[in-house]
Amino acid sequence: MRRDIFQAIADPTRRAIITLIAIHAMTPNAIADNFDMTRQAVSKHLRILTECELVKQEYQGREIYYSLEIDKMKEIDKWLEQFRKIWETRFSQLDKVLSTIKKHKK
Amino acid sequence: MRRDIFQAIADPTRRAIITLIAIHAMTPNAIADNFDMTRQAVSKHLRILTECELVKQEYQGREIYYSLEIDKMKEIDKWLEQFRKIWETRFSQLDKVLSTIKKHKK
DNA sequence: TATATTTGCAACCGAATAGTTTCATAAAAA
DNA sequence: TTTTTATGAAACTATTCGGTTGCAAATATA
Repeated sequence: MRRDIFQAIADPTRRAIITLIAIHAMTPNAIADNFDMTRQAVSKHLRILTECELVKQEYQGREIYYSLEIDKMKEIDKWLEQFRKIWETRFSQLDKVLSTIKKHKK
Repeated sequence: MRRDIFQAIADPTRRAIITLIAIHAMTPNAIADNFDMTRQAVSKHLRILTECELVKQEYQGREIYYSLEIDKMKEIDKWLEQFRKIWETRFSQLDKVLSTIKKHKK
């Protein structure tokens, strides 16, 4: 199964997991406590997040701590870059229009 | 069908469509020319993009011009904000460490 | 008017998705 | 040692997804 970061964040549960573990590492059981579904279902989401390297595991006895691989999140930011350029250009164009109106009022 | 922007950008074809029409509005036929699938398949993607308001239509005779609703893209940026805070903090911490090393070298 | 073009929609299909229940394994605690 | 706890994996299921083909409607052109 080819995993992709955009596919990973498509699911609302996975987005919530990402937000949860962004602050500090958590075990699967602790994560699952926050959702209205079985521990196994959450475990499957964690597997998907791990497969696309959005999440890393740290073994501690029989417990596994999951935490966010923040650098991977930058890939989304990188994709957004092209559109950010567009909306910033449009904003500056609007800015120009506004200052032109101001000048005319003067 | 509840449509969501994160689900919309999960598909690679839809991401490519978004990039295509970001520059200028295009008709479904013109868009479909860029992909190795039927016009109808592309049309379905356009419907999904329209449903979640990522794309707007402009009727011109029997042709329909599709263009990107750039403001909607900002929603992704908004969600990323929380993580950007984290990676910027980590970066500034790294920065501190580096400047400390520099000082010690002096 | 007759024909061609642009488009969306419906029906269908195989694969993927997101959940479930059940089971296996390894570590910790009794 | 026996039992409890933490975890992942496998098998199953209903639903969704992403594509297809075929059709209908509206506009443009001959």
